[in-house]
Parts: sequence; structure tokens; C-alpha cells
Amino acid sequence: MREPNGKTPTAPATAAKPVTSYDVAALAGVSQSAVSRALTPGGSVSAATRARIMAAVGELGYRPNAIARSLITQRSNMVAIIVANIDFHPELTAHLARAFAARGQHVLLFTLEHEAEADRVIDQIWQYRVDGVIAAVTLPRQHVALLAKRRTPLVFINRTYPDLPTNSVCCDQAAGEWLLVDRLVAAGHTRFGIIKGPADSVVSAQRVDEAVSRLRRAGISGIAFADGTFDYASGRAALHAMARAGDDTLPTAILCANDMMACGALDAARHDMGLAVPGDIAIVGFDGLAQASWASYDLVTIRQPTRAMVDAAVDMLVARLDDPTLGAETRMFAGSLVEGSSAKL
Amino acid sequence: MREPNGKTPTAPATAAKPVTSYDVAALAGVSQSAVSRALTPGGSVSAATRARIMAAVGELGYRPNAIARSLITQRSNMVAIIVANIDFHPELTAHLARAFAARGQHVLLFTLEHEAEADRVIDQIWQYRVDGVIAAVTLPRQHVALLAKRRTPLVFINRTYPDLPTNSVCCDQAAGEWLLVDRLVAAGHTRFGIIKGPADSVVSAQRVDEAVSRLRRAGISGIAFADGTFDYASGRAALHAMARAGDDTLPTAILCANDMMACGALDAARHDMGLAVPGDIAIVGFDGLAQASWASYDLVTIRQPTRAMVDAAVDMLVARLDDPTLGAETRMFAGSLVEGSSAKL
DNA sequence: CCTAGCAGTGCATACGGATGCACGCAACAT
DNA sequence: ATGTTGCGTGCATCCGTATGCACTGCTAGG
Repeated sequence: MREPNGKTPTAPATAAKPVTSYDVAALAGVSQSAVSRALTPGGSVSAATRARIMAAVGELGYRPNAIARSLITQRSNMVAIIVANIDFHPELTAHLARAFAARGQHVLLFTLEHEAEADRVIDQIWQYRVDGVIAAVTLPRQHVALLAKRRTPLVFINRTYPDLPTNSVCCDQAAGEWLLVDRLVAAGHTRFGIIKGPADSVVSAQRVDEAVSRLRRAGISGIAFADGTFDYASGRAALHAMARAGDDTLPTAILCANDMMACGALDAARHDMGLAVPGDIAIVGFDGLAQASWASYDLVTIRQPTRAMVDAAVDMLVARLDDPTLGAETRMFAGSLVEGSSAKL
Repeated sequence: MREPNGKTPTAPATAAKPVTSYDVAALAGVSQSAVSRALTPGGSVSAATRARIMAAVGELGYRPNAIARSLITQRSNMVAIIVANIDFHPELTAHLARAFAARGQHVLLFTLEHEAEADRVIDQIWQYRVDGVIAAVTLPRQHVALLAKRRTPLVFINRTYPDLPTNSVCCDQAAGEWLLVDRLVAAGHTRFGIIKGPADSVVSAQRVDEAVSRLRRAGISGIAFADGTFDYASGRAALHAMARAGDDTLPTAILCANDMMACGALDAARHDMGLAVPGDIAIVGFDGLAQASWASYDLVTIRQPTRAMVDAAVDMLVARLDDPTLGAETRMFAGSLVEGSSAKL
């Protein structure tokens, strides 16, 4: 059963026992180590032997077992990607997957809805001995420390830990918000509203804080706030809430913590309240979401250079796989103003 | 170096050699097999021993090595997900990831842009000895056959192979298109246009074919066609192309192979051509994309029950992991008509 | 002609955990 | 007191690949 019998030189369509390097070695008349060396780029094998082995590989349809290889080499060639809610940045995940595939790394995908799930995820990540981690979520500090202790490279996207040496690739949220605020102020707006993202999102907090401080600096007070959860419906509801709270003094400019909520707010203004955008009210977002530039919205927003950021993150991680002694690094990218028609600038 | 010396009862913050079940065994004063059994649900260990082992596990921070476990158990607890272009169905990937996480399976994500990449992907999948595969893309028949031969369960989403016994979870595209066509015909439309998806997409082909045959059946001919690539810009461009080609006889109803192109077509009509939707032209899509129901678009479309389909696919796959002898099965889901305002029905 | 060097090869072992098997020991029935 | 269960435990082995080491020839240098 173990040995191929003489009647079936080519593999029969039955049962298909997993074919190992020993099978290849037997067929090629060499040792298992020769097979291993023949398949390793730097392996020391004669051309003739390699040819015989390759022929056997082809005949048996042998593929090395990555699991077994990982066990011995102590490298899984897998990286974990942790995203908070994939719906919000689909292109990010897609680009990451492609970029890692190009580097010969495989992607283990983890999505979490609440920070509490981070425990479970970190546990799994560790068990699978991934080579590195890309996190587009905020992880508890103890987990960051744990990964550092395990010498597992970790690169954050759009978040940093001021007191922890972490690698990260960020879009300059401050510069982006300042630009938006400055342009809106210059356009004559004095009554501002801000639609926040979820309370546990550092990205939202950062954007909102920067906007507020910049507004204060411009001498503007009496900012209206409304809470959202980064999704369309919450942006739409937030503008309604603002209208209810502010009686008839709705702000003339609304800063949204992301594009999706800006789209919701825009629809609330235009469709629900019959307001003209940007005539009666200006609405701006942040992210550079594809849909935000669709003609019906055509948002004024800050576009993050997602592709470049992803490439940088992958570069940074791969560099640390090759040389674990590299120190912490933060690469900052500038967002670009998208001059849409949802605000007169 | 290998043995913890007396000076550091708790692990020092340096170097952090990987801790194995042998380390735990030594600390707890038992054999390695006892450790393994203590961590296995059905393991035969006394309560006292288990407690000692668990204490040691906690002290050392031991986590079993999933790679090593996979090697011996012949189960990686990983499933591969292959998606064509994650941007188009972000929620699909997200739901899959969550559903599998809930079943204790991990997700290896593969994205491909062209079918040619399937070779590479299948190779990788095989090397990692994944337990199963979910494919939201069309794979070459030889690869389907290969996976079947390797006894790797495979579940397709929204595609079937008429002559191959494959598992799949589908949304009834025919019923959906028929419903759209019937309603539009009943509403009095006689001049139809169809915006196709990419040529290599079976989903597009299926939707278009069903629409065409239903229109013929209703005695309608002279259908205008335009090619798209499933994305927003191509939908917008397609309507322009149709207007150019058809001189001044633009169809009064446009069937789009997906929602994203429908959004593009709608913007082309409304913003570029100054047409009223649905007054001058009716536009319908297919998918039930989140953005399609945003107020600015409010598309008439067929919503696929994505969550239910994903759950079904995961159920189907997991069932086949537990019992590989299960036969091929296809589960069909009905889409639901979303009565938006992009067409008068 | 002798020896150093080197390319090729096989042997043996390691990676880390799961599991069949045998054995020790206690509880129970006879 | 003896035989029968059966639980808890350790020993040994296995999964499939990579790699250090020893060994074989063969070539080149002296």
C-alpha cells in the first residue's frame, strides 16, 4: 500500500496518499536530503541529480509541506493582518494581501469588532508562530509588549504609542485636519459641527482633537458635536441629532471623522432636510474613500495614500523579518486635499 | 543556557527562548505527554496533575505550537479564502473571517486579479495543507479536480460547474434578473440597455444571459449593450458609450450586471447628461451593495443574502471537514427585490 | 606522485506536540 | 486473598522537512 506497485506507474485516481520527499527520493534513486537540497535555491546538487529529482517531482506531483518546513526553519512565512472592520477599508486589506503575496509571504486574516477580541487574536497569532504582524487596530499595550518580547515584528497602520517603541506607517491626520479647517475658515465659515467616530477609535479621536484645536486657534468656539460609529447611517443620524440639538442654528460647516459618515451627513442634509450642499451647509470628510469621489457625493476630503502606505508597511515588516535588530521607525505620509464640491473652498 | 538557572525563577526579559511543552513538563514535574493531554479536551489526566500543569503553563506563558500540532494531526485548522477582487465584496470577506473564527478555523487570504494567478494560489494552498477552500472566483477545472483528488473540501460562492460535482452556495441570479425584467416591462419599458461586467466573469455572463432571454421572451429586441468591468467608472463610461452609439435613442431602462456599475451609470445620467432618474431613464443593478441603498443612489436592485450565504458556505465546508464522505451539494438562495427610486416599478 | 581542496552525496538528528502501548496502582467483586 | 477493571502516567514513536557532519571521488597544485 505504501509502495507504488508495478501496475500503476502513474498515480491512480484513488485515495491519493500524501506524497512526501521520501517518495520523490525513492523514485529518483537518491536520498531525501538530496530532494530537499534540489528544491532549495542554494542547495548543493549536481545538475544531473537535480534533473532526475525534478522529473520525479513532476511525475508524483510533489509539493513540499510548508507546515513541516516551518517547523524546522522556525519561519512560517505567514504574516497576520489584524483589521478592525474590513468594511471600512476594503482596499487596504486587498493591497496588503497582494503586496505580501509578491514577497512570498502568506496572509492570515483576523478581523475584530471590539477591542476585547484582541486577546483571542493575539493568542491565535502566537500559536501559529507568524513571522510578523500588521495591525490596523489599536492593541492593548501588554500585547504590543508581548510581541516585542517574542521578537515578532509588528507594524501599525495609522496609530502610534508615544511611550512604546513601535513601528508604524501613518497618514498625517493633524496636517490633514488643519488644512480642512483652514480652508473652511478662510471661506468664511464660523459655525462648525463635528461628527465623531466611535469612542474607542484613536483615529477618530486624533482627527477630532486636531480639528478642535485648530478651530480654537482660529478663534472659533461653540462647536457642535455629534457621535457616530464611522458608518453611513450613523453619519446621517448624527446630522439629524445636531439639527435637533441646535434648534435652528445648524452649523454651516460639518467636519466628519471619516468619509462614510460624511456621505451619510450629506444625504441627510440634501435629501432629508432639503438643504443645498455646499450652498446651505458644507460637509467634509477624511479618508479618500472611493465612493466619496463618486459624482453624487464628490466630497471635499483628505485622501490618504493607501497604496503607498501599505507598500511602506510591507517593506518595513519584511525588512524586520530579514534583520530583527532594526529599530522602531515611523513613516509619515501626507494626505492630499480632494477639492470636491461638497464645500466651497 | 537551556535550563533556567536558579537566579531567575520568573523568566527574564531577555532573548525569550521559545517555550515548549517540555519546559512546562519539567516545571510541573511530569512528562511531555501529560502536558499534551492536559491541554487536550478529551485528555486523560487527574485533576491534581492538570492543575500543576496549568500553573506551569501560566508561569511560563506557554502556548502550543500550532505548526507542530498540524504536522502530527494532519489538520492545519486553516482554510483558504480566494476572492477575485476584495474591493467588490468587502462584507463577504469580513463575514467569512468572522464565521470561521467562530468555528476555530483560521483564514488564509488569497486575492487574485486575473485567472492566471490561480495556478500560483492553488500551489500555495496545497503547500500549506489547508483543511478547506472557499472560492468566490472561478477556478480552472483541473484545479477543482486536483483539490477533489487531494480530498480538500471546496465550496464555491455564486458559481457552479455543471459537469463537475462541486459544492456551492449561490444566489439565484436567474430569478433575480427575471424579476427585474418583468417589473420593468410591466412598467412599460420597451427600449432596454444592458451594461455587462468583465468578459471572464461567470456571474456577469449569467446575469446578462438571463436578462436577455427574459427580454426576448417578452418580445423585446434591439437591446443595447455596453461593456464594463464591474467598477464605478466603467459603469459611468458605459452609459456614455451607449449614448454615443445609439444616437438619440437611448434606452429607457438600463440593466447593470452589478450595483457598482449601476451607480456609475446613474451618475452619468443624472450628472453628466442631465437626465432625470427614474423620470427619463430607469437604472437597476444587482448585488444589494451597501452604497447602492445610500440616499443619493437608492437603487432598484436584487439584494443577495450575503450573511446567510456565507453562513451556509461555512457550514457546508465545516461539515465536510468533519465528514469528508459527504457528497456534493448546492444551496440556492433567493435574492430580494430592493424597491429603490432609481426606477418606477 | 602525494596531498589539499572541493563538489556531491547520504546519515542522522532536530523541530514540537499527539498518541498507541504498556505498566503501576487503586477500587471493586468474588 | 486473588482476579478484574480502569484510570493515570510515562515511554517511544511519528509527522515531513532542513541541515550539520562525515565520507567519497575527483581535480588541481606542488
